[in-house]
Amino acid sequence: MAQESPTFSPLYRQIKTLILQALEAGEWRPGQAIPSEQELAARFGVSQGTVRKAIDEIAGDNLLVRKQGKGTYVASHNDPRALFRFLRLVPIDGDLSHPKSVPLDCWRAKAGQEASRMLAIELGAPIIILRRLLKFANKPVVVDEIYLPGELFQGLSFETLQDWHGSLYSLLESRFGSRMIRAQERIRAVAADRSTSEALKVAEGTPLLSVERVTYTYGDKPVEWRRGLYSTAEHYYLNELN
Amino acid sequence: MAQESPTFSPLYRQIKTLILQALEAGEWRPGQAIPSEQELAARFGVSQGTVRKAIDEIAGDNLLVRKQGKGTYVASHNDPRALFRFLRLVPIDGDLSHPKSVPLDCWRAKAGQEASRMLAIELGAPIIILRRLLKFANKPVVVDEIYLPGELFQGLSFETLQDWHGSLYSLLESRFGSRMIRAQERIRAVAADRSTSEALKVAEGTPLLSVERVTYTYGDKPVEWRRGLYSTAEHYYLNELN
DNA sequence: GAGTGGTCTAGACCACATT
DNA sequence: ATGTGGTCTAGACCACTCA
Repeated sequence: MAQESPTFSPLYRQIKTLILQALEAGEWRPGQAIPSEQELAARFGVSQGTVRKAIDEIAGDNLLVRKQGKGTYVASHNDPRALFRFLRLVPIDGDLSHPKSVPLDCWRAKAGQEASRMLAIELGAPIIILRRLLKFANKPVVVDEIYLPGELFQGLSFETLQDWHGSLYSLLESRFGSRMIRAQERIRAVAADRSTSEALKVAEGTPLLSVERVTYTYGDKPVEWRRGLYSTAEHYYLNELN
Repeated sequence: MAQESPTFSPLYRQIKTLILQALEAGEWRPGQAIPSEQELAARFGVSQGTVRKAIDEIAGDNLLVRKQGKGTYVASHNDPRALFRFLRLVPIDGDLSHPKSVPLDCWRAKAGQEASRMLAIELGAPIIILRRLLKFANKPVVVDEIYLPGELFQGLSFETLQDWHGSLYSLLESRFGSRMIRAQERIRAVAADRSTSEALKVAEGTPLLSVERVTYTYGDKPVEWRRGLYSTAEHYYLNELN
């Protein structure tokens, strides 16, 4: 059963890979339940405990959500608990109100040096650029400039964005089948330029957080690159270190 | 065995608590191996699998480190793999050299409003304040101002800091028995003041990251509060989002 | 070879949600 | 009552480390 020493991979990891492949292939849709552990055990010809351990790891990566007594579900950005899952910005006074996204612009362009590198696409490939404002308690706090590979999101338009009630990622998941799994942020401090200062209603030159994010789908494929400028007058970026 | 509905706690969690208590009581020192799973199972009167699950969770919190074939060890900040475990700053060019800590100042004071709140100690209680520089490739990148409760770190002096070769946390662990377990950082953007700009060799007013960290030991007890000012000219703060 | 953590199994039973 | 995930056990065997 098990392989010889150099490339040993336990059974439950092989099962994990099989389940991930099924997820990636879209065999089960976001928000839906996957088969029970017993069924999967039968399908893969292993014991329930082995399937369990595979699912445990996948759930640990937030790709599946276990619900005792009900089943195991494919994680979705439509889930209210996953809303703004990647946003780490918090009001200084513990006001827990959800932010509101206000689209500003949306246009098409060709990928330049930076965009092509970040999104791992050809130089000059079509991309979509969109700008938006994030408001907390109706006050502007973040300006985002978001770059998406044009190929994946053909029908995306300014109107689509305005009509959508929910997060951007839930839109990209529901309408375009792209599921954002993990992201990496690079944070620096910069001075507000003219247009940013106007959008955020701060003085020109005010120090802002520059948060560059690359977001990945299955197979560590980058599908979004964005830069956000955060006003930290009344908010901070909260990070837990373990 | 198991309790009735409202306060149900599985056996392995109770075992987890017992192991955590032993850790907190210092029954096993950092860097040393804890008893084998079999021994612990015998000691607590449960099966090895139950102990295993308890240890799994504790290891997931980075309090224990498993080493196949050898044993399970108490995590230590002396471990080279844990060095600068909480530091998220990375050079823009992938230079992986370790930073070097240069102590600047160290004095005693009484806790003010902010320090007493952050460290959960009495207003006016003795604290130790220390300032230091973090250098990457011999260039100053971070100025830290660090607040410690005086009661816990009696003998700490500027000389101690200078003589110590290792991280601050390994010093606090080895000499004072305080083990830093987790931390929380609040990040904002600020303008460099006069003295900071001189220390970091940047222009006055340059945008910097202000990183405020509270660090906790066992029982979520805060034992360190610090503010770091990060120059992000050639470095960025890297954060993985899952 | 002995000891440790790591994997895998099979079965019993518990907690939870739904019918 | 049924089905789901969650816990617990006991035993067998594998992979790794070290003497």
